[in-house]
Amino acid sequence: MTQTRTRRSRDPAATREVILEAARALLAKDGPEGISLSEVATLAGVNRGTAYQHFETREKLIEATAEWVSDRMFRAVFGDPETIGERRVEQVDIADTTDRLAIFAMENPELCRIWLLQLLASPDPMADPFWREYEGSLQRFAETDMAEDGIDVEVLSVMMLSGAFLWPVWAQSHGRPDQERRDLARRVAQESLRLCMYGSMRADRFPGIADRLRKGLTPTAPSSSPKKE
Amino acid sequence: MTQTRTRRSRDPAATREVILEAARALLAKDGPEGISLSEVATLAGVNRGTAYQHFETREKLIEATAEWVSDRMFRAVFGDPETIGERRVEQVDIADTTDRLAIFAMENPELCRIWLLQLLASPDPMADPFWREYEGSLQRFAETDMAEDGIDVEVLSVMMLSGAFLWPVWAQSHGRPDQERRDLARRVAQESLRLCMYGSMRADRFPGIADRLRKGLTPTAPSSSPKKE
DNA sequence: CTAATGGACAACAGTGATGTTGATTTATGC
DNA sequence: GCATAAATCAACATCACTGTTGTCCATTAG
Repeated sequence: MTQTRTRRSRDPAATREVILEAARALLAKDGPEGISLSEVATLAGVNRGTAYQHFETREKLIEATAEWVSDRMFRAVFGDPETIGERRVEQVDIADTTDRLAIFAMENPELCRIWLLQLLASPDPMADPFWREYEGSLQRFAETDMAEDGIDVEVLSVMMLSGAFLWPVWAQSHGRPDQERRDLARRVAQESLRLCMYGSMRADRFPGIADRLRKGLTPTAPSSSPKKE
Repeated sequence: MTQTRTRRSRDPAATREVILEAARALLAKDGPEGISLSEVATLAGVNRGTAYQHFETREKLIEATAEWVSDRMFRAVFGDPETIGERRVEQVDIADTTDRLAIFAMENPELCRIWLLQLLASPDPMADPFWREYEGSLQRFAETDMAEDGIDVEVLSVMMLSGAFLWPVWAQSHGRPDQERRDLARRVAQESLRLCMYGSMRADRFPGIADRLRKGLTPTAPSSSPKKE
């Protein structure tokens, strides 16, 4: 039992990473409220005091982990945040974005879980940079003539993101092997695109709903007429 | 300080309800891992020992609360579970279901939050009766000729449910007044239906994706050919 | 009216988490 | 090569929560 005997070699950056890694693992398992600094330190193979050296408090650690996750998602889906301003609007390929989102989500179900839990815990979910960028890109797309009319960007972005991130959580919980998981990623990308292209209901079979949608278009679409009250 | 003086009048059923009510409030605030029986008892104005009398353990209380929530959602969206078998398939109105879902979700954001958190914590999310019923009804709809072809029911149900339930959480967190919240409910119902009817992308502007979807139809749609591996 | 059932309550021990402090060791600059 | 600063660690006091036990008292049956 001389495992604690050996003192950790001195490498602050690496130690910080180890702690963050453990925090991610536990955050994915138990969620923000279920995590304890003791557990994190144990899993990381680090003294609890050391963890407190790197992260003032439990909350700070959770916050740091959440930021790490959000940043990673951002890069996986949108690329480097630094160069994002330089890209042209027309270059934003909604299909590619959907693909990258689906693939990333399926390959990192724990991160999706963390992100969703953090989102549910946050007092202001929209502050998340990843979220903002996604909604922004959807907004820009909605303004092109490649988009259908009357899209409610806010609602749609919630639906797309929550679906993309909850799907792997749902699917992974069944404990599928790798091959199947790739299949599942393809399925969510496929279905997202299919839904975006054709919807799920044959419009000609639902004249009543079509009417209602047409009538509701102006007053309820927020992007076209953001009238207050 | 004679507030503890008065002993609670003896009414087991009511006491149980009070405890469950408090549990819901705290569950919505902190999530399953953040809840404590002490807090619950305090909020309920009940002695901690009393709470233990009604619910053997902390886990049991959380479980009971989750069941309560799921059952309530079920009834709000699908009606009485007892009579559900008697209804005809054709009667299932997908638009009505979407409406009820959206309205219920917007009127009970805390319950949505609890449900989502419970879903994320659960090892087998699909066991939830509400979920099963929703997916089942979507499946039945997908098999009619009112539905578009190639719907991936599993994926679509995840997207619809997660969107419907995450939206009010997202929206409510901004602390909107009642009037606005009703508007928000309309918006999510509207956008859900709009998306289901027309999608978000003009199919004629995306021939490449259309190709891909057509090719991918057979292998990735699980409902049509559930070929193993 | 009395006795018994059981719901409501208070107090207790046990456990584990938090955040802090001071000792110890290891890089690193001079 | 040594001194200094910094990082790792062990130990401490504190606190909150869990689950249990025994007491009190309202309800109700006889």
